[in-house]
This record gives sequence, C-alpha cells and structure tokens, in this order.
Amino acid sequence: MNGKAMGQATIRDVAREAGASVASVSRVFNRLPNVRPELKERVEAAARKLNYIPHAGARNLSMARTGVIGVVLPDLHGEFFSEILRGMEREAAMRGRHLLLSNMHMGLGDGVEALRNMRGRVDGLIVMAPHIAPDLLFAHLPASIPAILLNGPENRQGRPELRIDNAAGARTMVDHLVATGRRAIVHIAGSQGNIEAAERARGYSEAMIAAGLSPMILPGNFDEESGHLAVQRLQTQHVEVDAIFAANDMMAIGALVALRDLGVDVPGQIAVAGFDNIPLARLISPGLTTMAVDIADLGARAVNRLSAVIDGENVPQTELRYPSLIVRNSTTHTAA
Amino acid sequence: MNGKAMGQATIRDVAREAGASVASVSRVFNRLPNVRPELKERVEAAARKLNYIPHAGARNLSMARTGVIGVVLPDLHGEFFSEILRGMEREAAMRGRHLLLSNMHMGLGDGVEALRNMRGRVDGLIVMAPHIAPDLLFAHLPASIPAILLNGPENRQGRPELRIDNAAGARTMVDHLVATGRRAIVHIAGSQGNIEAAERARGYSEAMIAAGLSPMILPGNFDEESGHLAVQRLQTQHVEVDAIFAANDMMAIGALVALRDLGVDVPGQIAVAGFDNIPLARLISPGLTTMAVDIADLGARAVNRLSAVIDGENVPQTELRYPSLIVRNSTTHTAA
DNA sequence: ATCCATCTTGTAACCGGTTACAAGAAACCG
DNA sequence: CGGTTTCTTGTAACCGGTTACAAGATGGAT
Repeated sequence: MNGKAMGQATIRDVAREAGASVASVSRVFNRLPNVRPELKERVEAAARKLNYIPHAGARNLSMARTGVIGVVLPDLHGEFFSEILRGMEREAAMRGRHLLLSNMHMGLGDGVEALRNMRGRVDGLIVMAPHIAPDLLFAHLPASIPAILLNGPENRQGRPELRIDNAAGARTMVDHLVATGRRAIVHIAGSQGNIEAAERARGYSEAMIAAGLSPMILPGNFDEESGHLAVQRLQTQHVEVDAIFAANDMMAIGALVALRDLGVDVPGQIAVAGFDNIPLARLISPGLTTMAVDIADLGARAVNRLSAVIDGENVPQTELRYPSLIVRNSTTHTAA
Repeated sequence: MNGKAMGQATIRDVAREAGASVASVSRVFNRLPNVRPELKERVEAAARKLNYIPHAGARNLSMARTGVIGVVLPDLHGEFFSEILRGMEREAAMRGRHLLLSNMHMGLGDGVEALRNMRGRVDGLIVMAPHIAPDLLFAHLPASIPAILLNGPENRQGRPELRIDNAAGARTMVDHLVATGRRAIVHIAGSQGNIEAAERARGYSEAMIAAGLSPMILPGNFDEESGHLAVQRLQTQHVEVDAIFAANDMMAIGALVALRDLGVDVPGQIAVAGFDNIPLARLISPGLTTMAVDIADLGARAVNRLSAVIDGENVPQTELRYPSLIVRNSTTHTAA
C-alpha cells in the first residue's frame, strides 16, 4: 500500500499524510496550544491511520533529556533489593520517569566503564556501592551528570548523598539491650570491607564503651550461616554471653535457629537482635527485635532528590535517615 | 580554556582535537580494525584529554538499536519480584544489555500508553500481565517490536510466550497429598481474575476429580491474611479437612500460623502445602511443602529468548516450565 | 615505471525527533 | 483602508553518533 518500504511511520510520514509540516505534527503530539483545531484533527487522523508512535530515542536526543534514571546496585539480597526498587519505581512512575537497571557485581574497572556508558541513556544516576570508594568512582564520571550516592561512605566530590545512619542505629540497639539488663553483648559483624557493616560495628563498639562494657565482635557475612557459625564458635569456646546483636536480620535468624537447636532459651538465657526488619523478622518465632529501616522510602527519597538535582534545584548535600527500634520477643518477654 | 562553551565533548570535538575525521574517531571507539596505529593513538589521546564519553543515545538512534530490554511487571510481591529481576539482570548483563523497568500498576489504557512510549527506548519487551488479556495489549503495539509474554494467558498474536505450568504443578501437589493419605483437601485460591490463580485452581480441581474426591475452594488474595481468614472460616463453619493447599506460600504460611494459634497439629491433624517455594518456606517451622518454581531461571530464560527474537533467530512459540515438588514437614513427618 | 589491488581516511547523508526563525494569514485599531 | 499586532504554519538547522561512498595513499607485481 505504502510507497516506502514499511517499518514504523516517522513524523515525516505523518506530516506528508496530513499535508502538514513536521513542526506541526510535533506540536500536536506535544500538545502545544497554538495549532488550529482543523489542522490538529488532520494530523491526528493521519497518525492514527499510519499507527504512528513517536520515537522516544530521537526525542531524547534532540531534547537532551531521557526521563530515565540509572540505578546501579550491588548484588543485594532479596527483600532489600525488591523493597528499594519498589520505592524507587513508585516515585519514578509518579514523576513520569523510568528506571534503568545496572547491577554492579563487578570490579571497579568494569564499574566505572559501566557508569560511563550510561551517558546519553539516563538523566542521572543513583549509585549504591557499599564497597567502593565513591571518590574513585565519581572521578571518572563527568561532573555534569547528576548522581546521588546511596548508603556509601562519604565522598568529597560534592555529590549529594543519602544514607542510613547505621552507627546511630547500632547504638540504639545496644542501649536497648543494656536497658533490658544485658551486659555480655556480642556483635556479629557484616561482610568485611562493607561500609554498612563497618558503621554498625562502630556504633556497637561506641555504645558498649559508653556503657562501660567491653565490645566483642565476631566475623560474619550477612548470611544466615554466619549466624549459625557465630553461635557454634561461642559454644565451642565456652564464651558466656547474654545477648547477640547481629549486623543484619539474616544472621540474627541464623543465630536464633542455632540457639533453638541447642536448646537455649531466647530471650530467657540469651537475647537476640538484628538489623533491617525484613518481613521474616516478624514471622519467625520468637519475633526478632531489630532496627527498622524503611527501605522503600529510602529508594523513593533517592529518586525524589535525584529528580530535584536533575531539575536544577538545590538539594542539601547529605541526608541521614534514622532507623527505628522494633522490640519483639527475642529480647524481652513482655513485648507485643 | 576551550573555545566552545563547555558541556560534554562530542565526537566532532575529538575529531578536531586529533586532527582527524569523525569517521575515524568512530572507528577507533568501535574497535574497527582498519585504523592506522598512529592515528588511533592520536584519537585516543584527544579523547582522553577532552574526557570524551560517547553518547549512547545518539548511537542508539543511528544504529536503531538500544541494547535495552523493557520489563513490564505488575505489582509483585517481595521475593518473586526480586528473584525474577535478579535472573533477568544476570542474563542481560551477560549479553551486554540493560533492563528498563516499568511497573504496570495501572489500568489497561495507561498500560498500552506505557508500552507505546517504550518505542525507541528498548529493543524488545518482556511483559508480565496476569490480569490483562494480551491480545488487547499487543493489538495496540506495532508488530515490529519484539515482545515476549511471561506467565500470561495464551495469546493469538503469534507472540512467543513463556509460562509456568501452574495447572500441572497443582496436580502434582494434590497427587502428593493424596499419596500421603489425605482426602479432605481444601484449596485456598489466589486473587480473582489472576490467571495464575485460576490455573492453579483448575489443576487442583482436575486432580481432585481424577482422584475421585470433591474439590472445595476458598477465596483468597495471595497474602498472608487470606490464609488466616481461610482457616478461621473453616473453623467457624466446622468444616473437617485434613489438608490445606494454598495457591501460594504466603497464604499457606498464614494458614500455618493460624493453625498453630488454634493448637492444631501440623502435619498430624492437617497437612499444609503452598506454591512458589519462597525462601521463607524453608525457614518457617514446620518447613512448608510447596511447588518450587525457579523464578530467577524464568527471568533469565525470558531475557534469553527475547534476545534471540531481537537477533532475528527463530524461537518456539510457547515454552512451559514445570515446577517441582518440595516435600517438607508441613505435610509429612518423615521429610528432611 | 606502470597498473592494479588493498588499505586508510574524509565527506556528507542519515537516524527521528525539536525548535529558532521567518513568512503568511488573520484580527484589531484608528 | 493601511498599519500593527497576534496567531498559525513551514523551512531548515540541530542533537551526536554511524556508515556508504569516494578519493588518496600504499604496496606488490610485471
């Protein structure tokens, strides 16, 4: 039927069909007011007839704006990953933006490379890299591309950052344990080299010392097995403790299960606490006392702030989010 | 320093700086072999000096290829969402592609609109829409954009689809329950209008009838509370059952907890089974018998097949994945 | 030295939109 | 009715890459 080969119709095809100019077609599709109704209808009819769909890529190029936010995440575990994305997605959709995913399970070299070829694909980046120095990361990135750093170490590139105050959260938890009578509180740390893990350990140590107690830290990996192993180690080395504070919930659950297998009463003999408040924490028995981080909110906020930066607004350089204490039965019998 | 205003350097800037043509710069960056080493170095030096980063959007436009796969998902719950994305991401990264996220928590009208303005943004689409007729969905989409349908109802647009055989999975579970001596097996259904829910219910009914038993279906919503409510309903109406088969794990867990609160022995008095094998299923006590769907694999496969379609290869029209039975203590005492 | 094949390089058109600018039409005014 | 303002419309340049094609350079064979 058509003179040309087929393919998708372009704006010029529509213009020809409607007997109008490309400028007018563009105006119609962008709902600019200054188009005579008669012309508008002709254009719309032509577009319908050719089943014209605007080519977003071309639009992006000429407008130098894609409406896409690049999200660079490390290899996250289940809930955290889905929750943060859910939050980001909700906020992005509300602003008519899309999310471009790019995991970063690679070394720094590849990471920087990956960031670089986001140019022209996205309007800005949300980068979460808990084990890479952000200065190094951003140094290779043009200063012109907006980016916000999530839960990373501090950076000195003047990039805005958004962080959970992990140290404060850990202090709150230690305070809770001390307040409920615990003294020999051991901490199971998260993965080595992970910033959040380090911050939580730091908060723990600070609060212990402030309470006149001596810190004791066991290594861990953020996974369930770490919790298991930590309990085993405590047992074989005959270390007496009355509370275990794990750097995340999965490890706390591992510890909980290990203690249950050993017939140790929780919280009677030993209190157990975690960090993150994953859904599982509520469902397991006894319910796990933990620090709740509203992860979806964190994601939404990240998109929110990045959007502001993209739109040229001024945003504060650093924003901290405080986790809140959720007391359940793993530390006290009287909890809900 | 630079004559022009600043902004990012373009390929023409590099060409000028290197005293070469844009074609040569392009060749260098695309690693085409026919460039004299001396020129190549000059170009690379110039690019380094100007901190040139190729503009992916421009490249996409002129090559008519973005390297991006659009992913349209409904509002999924935790594990499912993260697992399927993890699988997709892994496979996409391996093929040097990116994922563009676009949730679809909207009506059909918006949905089609959302799909449409993916044109020029993505090379293809993975669409998961368990509650929208795909024929309607695809009818408004140009036939030229590759798309594959995930876990939807059958479509007659000749689009390739990838589905979990939910009915077969449900039959397998009923067979297991019957084989372990259960007779009064009740099914808690998933959300109304959801295709997967309907398929699971269908498989359940078929298998029950095949076993000479009468099906009995309670309504549900895929959430924990549905499980709770179902158990309550059974109790208040004094219905005697010896097995509960929920259309997903969350409802099964809700039922499990409700039964525990009532002091009913599982599996002694009532067996409980779910569907999906979420991580929680293993951790809860008793361990939940369920049908395991390798969700990450499903995601990876979807990307895999879509890539094939994009690359013009021929792919089979429909592919079914079979879930596998995981027996735990919620249906039999002798399990691992 | 001549001719031909091969390799390197540059020019310019193209991908499909947006938009500055100018020109023509319409409306308003005295 | 002429002049000015306002509104509508079209032309063409531009966004930043890729690539067909042609021209120039190089090298080998005779």
